[in-house]
Amino acid sequence: MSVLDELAWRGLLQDATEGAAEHLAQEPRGVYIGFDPTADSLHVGSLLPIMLLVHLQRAGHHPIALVGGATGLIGDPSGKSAERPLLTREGMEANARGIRAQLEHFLDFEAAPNPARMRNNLDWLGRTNVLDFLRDIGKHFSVNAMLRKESVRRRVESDEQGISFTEFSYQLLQAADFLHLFRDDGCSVQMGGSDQWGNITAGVDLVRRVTGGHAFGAVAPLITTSSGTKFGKTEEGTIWLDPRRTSPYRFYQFWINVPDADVGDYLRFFTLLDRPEIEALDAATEAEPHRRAAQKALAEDVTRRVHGDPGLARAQQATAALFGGSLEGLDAAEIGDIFADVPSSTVARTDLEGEGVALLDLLADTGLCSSKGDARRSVEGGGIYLNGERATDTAARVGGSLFIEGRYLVLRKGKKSYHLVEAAGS
RNA sequence: GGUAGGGUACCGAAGCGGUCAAACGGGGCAGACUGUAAAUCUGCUGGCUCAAGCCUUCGAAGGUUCGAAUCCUUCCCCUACCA
Repeated sequence: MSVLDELAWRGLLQDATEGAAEHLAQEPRGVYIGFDPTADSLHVGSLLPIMLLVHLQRAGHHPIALVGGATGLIGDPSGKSAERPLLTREGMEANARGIRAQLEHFLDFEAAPNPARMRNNLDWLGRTNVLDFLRDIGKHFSVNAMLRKESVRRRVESDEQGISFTEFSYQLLQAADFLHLFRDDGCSVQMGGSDQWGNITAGVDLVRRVTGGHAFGAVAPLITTSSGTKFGKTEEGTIWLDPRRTSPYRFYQFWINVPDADVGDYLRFFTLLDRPEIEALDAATEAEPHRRAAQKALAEDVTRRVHGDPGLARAQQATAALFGGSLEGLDAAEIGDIFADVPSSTVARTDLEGEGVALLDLLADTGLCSSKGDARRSVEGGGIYLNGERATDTAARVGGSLFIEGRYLVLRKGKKSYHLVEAAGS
């Protein structure tokens, strides 16, 4: 089975240029995908292109992760909301290092015949001057053709949203990248999300015009959620791969909470489980949905790859304690351990003496509720739990005696929001 | 630069001198039902004390008025058409 067939059954292949399958089937090829270094961490949305590279490397091809240092310095103009703050060169380089570290969880940069490589387009685009660029690259583009590109045409014809020159010329930069990698890195295939299709084919065309060589492109569909929300965002924000931004526990929970309707797709997208395994999990979801076997397999697989076995173990431990049953029987040390990844805050022990602090203040201070009014409403609505017991009294006060072994208090709002309060000070 | 229409809470969108903390929809949160899913139903959704009170909000700053999101002035910003 060729690698494109593999991608196809997983639903990772939306479109490919003519001959791409044969090209990849013949011999190992260099294949690249671009990543934006706009933050020092990738997020789960980047997982899809990463998985494309993973599959390609497994199939013996040479994966190249291209960091868009140059394009990142300019700022991706698409999307009309707010100009992106310009990155400094140092910031961009730091981001690139962070991204590299994360890619190492997925790609093997040491593999003997076909190590993964990383490139930064600032290395060549940053040295190009305008006149050379216009002569060497711009000359090969027909504005007529550029205007016909779907993404451009929609904007040109739109009354609400025009298109700036910068954005219009973006496809030239990306095409120039492809040309450079084609010549200097022996890279003949570019992949990406389907929104990149126009840019990729622009690169394919450029390579042919300049070198007479033949390059190829293939794109994955955009990830959708059954509820129509943006994949990878939760109320708490983006799900990042960096444990300092998104704890392994939260990361694990993100996957556990995937709706039944999506879990089959995600298993195909984000894990390397083979077809029979996934189909078995599909069947399990169908037959006994309450077991959540597919969600667990998904969460386990992805969390392990991103955070390693220790991270997965911590996440599962915390999950078992929180959702598996009560906190009874756990001692303070275990609780502290389990909740290492859960949001927490400290309260001075002296404040807990006597009457203690008002529950509503505590809820507002910890951020579990956005204000005292919100806290009050939550308690009145029965959505607040202290150490697993529903709080019913809005006037309740929290004293030291409620703390497990005098150290920890577990606050919970609703079913899934936990907050650990630690008593501090002597 | 001209003309017209706009800027209202997280978003969309009513309101157009008092009864407006501001209709309605979406989103969000909680409850019920469940399976840490979806759908559905119910409640809540500016802040502070919460009861009946107070404070801050309707682009910004001033003004008129007993009283303004609503009227006036100036300014800023959007959108369309024209130049």
